[in-house]
Amino acid sequence: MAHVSIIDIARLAQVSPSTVSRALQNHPRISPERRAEIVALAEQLGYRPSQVARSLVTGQTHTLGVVASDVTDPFVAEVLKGVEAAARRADYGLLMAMSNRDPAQEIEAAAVLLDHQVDGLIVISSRAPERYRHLPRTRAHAVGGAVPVVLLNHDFSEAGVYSVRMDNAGAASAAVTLLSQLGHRHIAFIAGPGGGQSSHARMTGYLQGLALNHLTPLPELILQGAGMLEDGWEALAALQAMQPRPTAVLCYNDLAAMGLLAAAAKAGVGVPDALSVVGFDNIPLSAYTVPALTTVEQPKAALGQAAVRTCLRALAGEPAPPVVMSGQIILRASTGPCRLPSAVG
Amino acid sequence: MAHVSIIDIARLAQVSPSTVSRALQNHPRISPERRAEIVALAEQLGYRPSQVARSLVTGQTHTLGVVASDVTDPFVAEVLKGVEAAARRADYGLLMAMSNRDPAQEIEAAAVLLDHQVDGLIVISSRAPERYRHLPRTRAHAVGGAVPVVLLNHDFSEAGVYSVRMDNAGAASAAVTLLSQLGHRHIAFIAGPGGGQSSHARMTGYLQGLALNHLTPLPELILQGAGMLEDGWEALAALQAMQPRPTAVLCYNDLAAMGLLAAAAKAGVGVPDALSVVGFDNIPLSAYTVPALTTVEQPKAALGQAAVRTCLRALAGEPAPPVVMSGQIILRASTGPCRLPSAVG
DNA sequence: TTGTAGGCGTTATCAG
DNA sequence: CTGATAACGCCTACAA
Repeated sequence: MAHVSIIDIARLAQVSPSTVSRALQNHPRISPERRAEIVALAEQLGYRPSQVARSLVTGQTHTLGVVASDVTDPFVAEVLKGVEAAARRADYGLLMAMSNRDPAQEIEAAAVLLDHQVDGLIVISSRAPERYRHLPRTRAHAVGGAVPVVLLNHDFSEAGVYSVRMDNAGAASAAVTLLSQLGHRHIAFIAGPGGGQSSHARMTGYLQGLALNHLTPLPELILQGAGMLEDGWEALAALQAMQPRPTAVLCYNDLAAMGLLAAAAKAGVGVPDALSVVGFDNIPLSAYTVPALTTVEQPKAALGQAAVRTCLRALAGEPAPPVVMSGQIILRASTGPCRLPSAVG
Repeated sequence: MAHVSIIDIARLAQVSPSTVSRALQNHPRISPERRAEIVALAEQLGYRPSQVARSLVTGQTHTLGVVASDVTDPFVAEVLKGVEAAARRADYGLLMAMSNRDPAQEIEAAAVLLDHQVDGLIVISSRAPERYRHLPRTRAHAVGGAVPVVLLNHDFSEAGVYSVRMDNAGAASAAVTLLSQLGHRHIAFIAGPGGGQSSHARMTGYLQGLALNHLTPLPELILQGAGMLEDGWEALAALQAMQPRPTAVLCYNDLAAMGLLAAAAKAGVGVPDALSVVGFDNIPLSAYTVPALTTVEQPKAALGQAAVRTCLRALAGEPAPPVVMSGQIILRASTGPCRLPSAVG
């Protein structure tokens, strides 16, 4: 009994395999009693249709591919959770691969998933969006067009490439405005990984925010980073050495902010008294730091769900316009009024 | 040109499809020049073999299924990362599903993965191990035996069910010994989710540790929890109300410990002076709390890799004995000598 | 309403 | 070494 097939059922029910096939997929043209009989028999025999065989003939695997930069990043994990939930609700399987933040690995992973004939591809935080243009993604069967690719957290208009992201610039700008309203004049920025759209957009938003609040952007107040704990940790020394000395910092993400918080605590730099810190993402842990982190909430699960929805829509041939969600500032204890007289005007 | 197939190549190369197939899979019986010619042609045409068709005939999908309790848990994410890396190295795809810590969802997810004909199944932190016994996991082709199931973080001896885990009891016991050596006599324990093996084992280890150090186990020093931030946060009040008042706490995991740390900071309870805290898992963030968390390192990525290795071994028909790895205490700043005179003897 | 036949893209078993 | 031929399990015209 190496797996019961549609033929076994047909034999037992004394009908043809096609009848069984039809009965099992609620085909309209079949008599109710036959269907009932067959369905019951299938159930009783523990029949499970072979997705593989089905895929071969239909040209669809009912599977979505996800390539994530790094599940270990809480933001990515939350998004992935949203993707998984949505995919499952739609009865889609999820083939997962990790890019480890490396463009080459990302494309390689995407190619592998495509080889497994995923019906659609979702890429979380792409670093090589332009390469999807030339990635061969024709489908075996000429079911529809090419395999749709949804870029989560990236912009890229191209046929068959869809986009779901947050308004990073707007949110970063709002964060700067918050700090400005608290009286901060020298606001530093710890940037994110080069190549990422969110990184670029947050930087842009930071600059827009400064402009909006009539603050002069100073290149020396911008630090490089990669969105990791270590970045924030190492940033403290640099921040303290800056002229003018910043009284507030906007971080690329919560991870960097948490690293900074830890360094500040160790160095005895009071937060928020001596330094206000703002993160980005609102990962669960950000509510449990000391002091609790002021941050920008991203609708992480919703982003994941939207990506799946967009993908399925594209698959159905429906229009799937870019999705842009907006963030929201979560005010907690790591920000406060500027206590230091600013060195400059 | 909806996907170039082996037949297209055959036509162009003026050979039979079988020859092409052989050329492409390094079959011994084929002339070198033919192979070279065909391989070149395939390359040039951008041929990608259909995994689906291949699977249908070979009965193997070259895909592993993983069901994880919750990617959002940093421990799980790290393990998953290890699994992914190992699977990729072995050229296996990864079909992922989440159980959300729910036995019913776990089994349902496993069944879905099995329907997609994964070659093996890895379950991270199972809550329903006994149900794998009756899960139908015969393979379509009678390639080998049943689909192997690897339980990561769970014990369960059953044919076709393998196990990879950490020595939770030993590590928990060692943590208690550490605290005892620091002079603590009243050590509380915040337990993990019921149903999990790791939870049970850590509790056991906690009790063993007490016995080993001649400390009396007091039921009132044990708090329930589920391995979440909130558990630690809410535990503080309970800890302070305890008689005798504990001077140290061992937590089921780092998440609970971090919640506790946050609560202690808010309540003005000094750590480690008034309360020593030990976590479990050594998630990356645990090094960046204030104070930095003393914890038990788990070889997370190694556990994931071992699970894949075990799975592939089982697949190859080789023996795959249970794997038990040991933890190691990471001493940081959240633990210190007992400063309070103990109320009891 | 039901059965028959062909095919999805590959691999594998035979002959040549 | 190479070429027919038959599966693999299922779906789907087309025919009855």
